[in-house]
Amino acid sequence: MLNRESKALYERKAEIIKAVAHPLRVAVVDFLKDGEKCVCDIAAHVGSERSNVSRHLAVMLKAGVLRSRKEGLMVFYELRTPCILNFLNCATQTLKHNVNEEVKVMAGA
Amino acid sequence: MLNRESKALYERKAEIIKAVAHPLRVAVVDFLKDGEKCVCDIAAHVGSERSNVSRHLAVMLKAGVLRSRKEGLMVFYELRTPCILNFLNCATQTLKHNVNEEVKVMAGA
DNA sequence: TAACTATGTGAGTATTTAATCACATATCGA
DNA sequence: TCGATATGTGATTAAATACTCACATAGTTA
Repeated sequence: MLNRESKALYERKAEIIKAVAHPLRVAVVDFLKDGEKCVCDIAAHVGSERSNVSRHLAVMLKAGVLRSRKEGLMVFYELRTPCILNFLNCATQTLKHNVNEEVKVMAGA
Repeated sequence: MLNRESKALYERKAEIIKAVAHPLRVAVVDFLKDGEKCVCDIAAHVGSERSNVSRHLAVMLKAGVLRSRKEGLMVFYELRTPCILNFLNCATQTLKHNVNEEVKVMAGA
């Protein structure tokens, strides 16, 4: 049975994972894989309102997934922990796994 | 600007990440790192109602993060894509990063 | 200083998610 | 068959999350 400390730790880990668990935020993480980008470019890339993008960036910033840097009027965001990119790779792998399974099931139909 | 297909793909990847983005589910994934466990053991380990645990397991099962196997009265769950464990490692790394940052900030206080 | 631009935030609403209780289902053994 | 056990599910309620609009803030440039 988990003790109080373990539970607290799992909560904090879940916070970080949750910070990436949204389509728009996944797209942002992927977009940032090659380096920092300003909010304007991010918003243009993901095709959503800037206020909405700001909020999503704030979620990831708060969790420590991103870091930001201000330069003039613009704010640049970049991945703070590049291992976050593994989330996407593993998700891809799981998706392929799912599709293969589906193919197997359908082969018998 | 992202096209329809990219967006659909990001949505599906987010689904998988979301399936792990909960403290109880993170705890389950961690508990399963050494192999399959029955629902009874999982529920006892995480210390939550079985109906609740069942639902959380169903979320991960549906996403393809877990697979299940029935044996008599019991159902055993195991990780279907072990790379999911990297989520926890990366979360840990990010947490440490966050704490270090905090220490640095406090050092100047 | 005044207008302009990039970003962030408050408030409201809609949607999703989680937890709980009671109950359903399935399997086992007496 | 009957009772016991493990698991899953419907319905309800509570809470968290996301999106939009309008507006605030900060920095830039004329």
